[in-house]
Amino acid sequence: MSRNSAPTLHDVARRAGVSTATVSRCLNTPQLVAESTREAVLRAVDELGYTPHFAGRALASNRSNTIGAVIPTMENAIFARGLQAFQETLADAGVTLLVASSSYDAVREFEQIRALVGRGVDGLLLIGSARPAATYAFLDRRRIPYVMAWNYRPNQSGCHVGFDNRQAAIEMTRKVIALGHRRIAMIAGITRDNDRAFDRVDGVRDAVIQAGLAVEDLQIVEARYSLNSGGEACAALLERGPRPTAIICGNDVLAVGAIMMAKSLGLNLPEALSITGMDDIELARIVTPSLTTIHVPHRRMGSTAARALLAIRDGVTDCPGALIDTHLVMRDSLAPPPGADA
Amino acid sequence: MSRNSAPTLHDVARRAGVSTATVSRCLNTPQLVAESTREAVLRAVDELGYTPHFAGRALASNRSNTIGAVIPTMENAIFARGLQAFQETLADAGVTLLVASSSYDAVREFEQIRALVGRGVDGLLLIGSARPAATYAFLDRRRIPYVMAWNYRPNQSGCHVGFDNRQAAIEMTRKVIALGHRRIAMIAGITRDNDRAFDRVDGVRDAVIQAGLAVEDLQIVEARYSLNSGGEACAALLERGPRPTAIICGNDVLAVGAIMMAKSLGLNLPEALSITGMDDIELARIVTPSLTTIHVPHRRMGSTAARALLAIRDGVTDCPGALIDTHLVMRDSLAPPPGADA
DNA sequence: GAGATAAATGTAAACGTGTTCATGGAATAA
DNA sequence: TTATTCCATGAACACGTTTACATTTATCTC
Repeated sequence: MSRNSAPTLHDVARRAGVSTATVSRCLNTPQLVAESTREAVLRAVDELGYTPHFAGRALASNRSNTIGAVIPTMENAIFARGLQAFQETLADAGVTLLVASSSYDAVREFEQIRALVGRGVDGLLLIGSARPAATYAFLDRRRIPYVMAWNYRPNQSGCHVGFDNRQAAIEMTRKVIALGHRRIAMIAGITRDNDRAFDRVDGVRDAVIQAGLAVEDLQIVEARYSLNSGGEACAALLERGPRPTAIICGNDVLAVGAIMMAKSLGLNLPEALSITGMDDIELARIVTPSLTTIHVPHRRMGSTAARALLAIRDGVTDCPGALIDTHLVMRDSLAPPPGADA
Repeated sequence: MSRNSAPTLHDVARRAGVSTATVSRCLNTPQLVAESTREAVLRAVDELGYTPHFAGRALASNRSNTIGAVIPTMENAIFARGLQAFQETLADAGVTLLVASSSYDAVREFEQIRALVGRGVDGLLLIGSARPAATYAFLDRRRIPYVMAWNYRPNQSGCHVGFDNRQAAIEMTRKVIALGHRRIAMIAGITRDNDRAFDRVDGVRDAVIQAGLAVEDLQIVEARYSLNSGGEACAALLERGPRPTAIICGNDVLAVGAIMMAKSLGLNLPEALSITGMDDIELARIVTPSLTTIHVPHRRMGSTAARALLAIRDGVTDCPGALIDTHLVMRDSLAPPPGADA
């Protein structure tokens, strides 16, 4: 081994007085090697501070023990917790996670997928299912196993681990209506290339129709997932025509932004205005009034997705997808409208 | 190219009627190849949907265009924003980021570093500088460039991009004392293997001494960085002997946990009790009362660290480290103590 | 004790790319 | 035209590992 570069399998082999094949076996299939030899090899490994060279290994074995994930963003907390559990479950199986972000952009997502595939990932975690056919074509051509998470629609094809966003939105909307609200508005995420956001809008709309309310009165504003956008959207809704008594938000970040804006405009929450969220991230408990939202077991979703992906990688052919169930968490930000006979 | 595996350089070469060397040059040093040839090759690349094989490339070039980062945790927001900026700056230079987490454990950190080095990273981002000598020895032996971020101490060796945690804590403590507080407590992070947490404690202690207060009266509790731990620590402090009028917290997460606990115990904030944080993450603006804290320009720190690392990788020998400056942000959670003559 | 079986180890050929060196051809200068 | 320079290209090896196959050594069976 030259003084300034990493020791190789060859160096270890020479030091232990065996062949490179034996060293390799010591590290990968130790049961195939004699105890005495194994000891000598491991000692040499230790003394040299040898670390296997990933590229060499990946090239020879055609396995990278790596799984990739392309998520819309790292900055919002929405994906952080689920991804952490995903990573932990993979780590237990000796698999490394590579994360890339797409900024909610389908073209960028495709680029990131290509980059990860080029790095030899054994499988991919993708968020939702709204993406161009070309992306799916690429994945199929390369025979890359992938799992789509964070959304689960009835009767869909492919392997999905997620919750029913539409149904969750319906549940929340019914609750709002049941409390007596009639002038309802929604601050939704950008629905383009985002099936979760789309399904949530769809659910709210459906619930309104089913309740016999006029769907034309349902005001919907789309906003980027950030506190500021949520606040701006809220201000815009409050300025317009008949002021809503409840605002259903596409997620907790938008809802918290809306709450802060409403407070700064002097509104008394929740008496003057009810606001609801979705996802139940940490923020929901912290904001005042605390946020009524839909709880999503993000950690369970993440680890379930990881197990599904590992199973497919190991040859399971029928998709072990899963529908994760959610529930409404009643907190302080949702109350009957002003003047309700409740 | 066999039907079910990725196209290789060889496949592209055959299709374009050139050698693999020419294809390689087309992709890496296009100026060395004739225009007409280049066109033909790029067309073939496109038609085959060719993506370079990372492992092959890394093996041959001994360059991975990858930089690794080992951070204590992904779950708390403390590192998310800075890391995002770090990643964006790297991406602009065509470099991929690999992230691993150590769970605030020095042994795990070493393992993760080894794994990343095995993957051929061209450089490393590490948090702080408190780690065993063996870790540094390994890095030096392998000649891996690394930058230590999130902390900057005067007169230290090595390449650092960060802020002066001790000085920031001093500034906050002075402010608290100036408002009239005398019975002060601190909820600190776990200081073992964590120089940022240590320096913050150090700063608070120093400021107390410099102000001529009795340092024995300064109660300090260590807690893991989570809302719950912060809350529990707060409850413990409030039960003990002379109740503090101000609690200085080691970071915003602890502070928010403390605020929620204090509120749930029926205390009127900030009149009955002042609480301060550090880092200025999003939570600080959202909690009620809004949190007085030290603002840290995380994005700037991240991108500066990225540029430093790229510079070292490209041969700059003197470390382009940087001291990032911070400032105190006065919000509602800090006020004079009860009965102050202010 | 001879032959058969099993266990342990070595040999050598991949894997996909970058890169050095050699080669051929075109353009330039005399 | 001939000699010279320069540019574009191809052939072949190296990178570090895994693994199929060959070989040696130990163990068992009758």
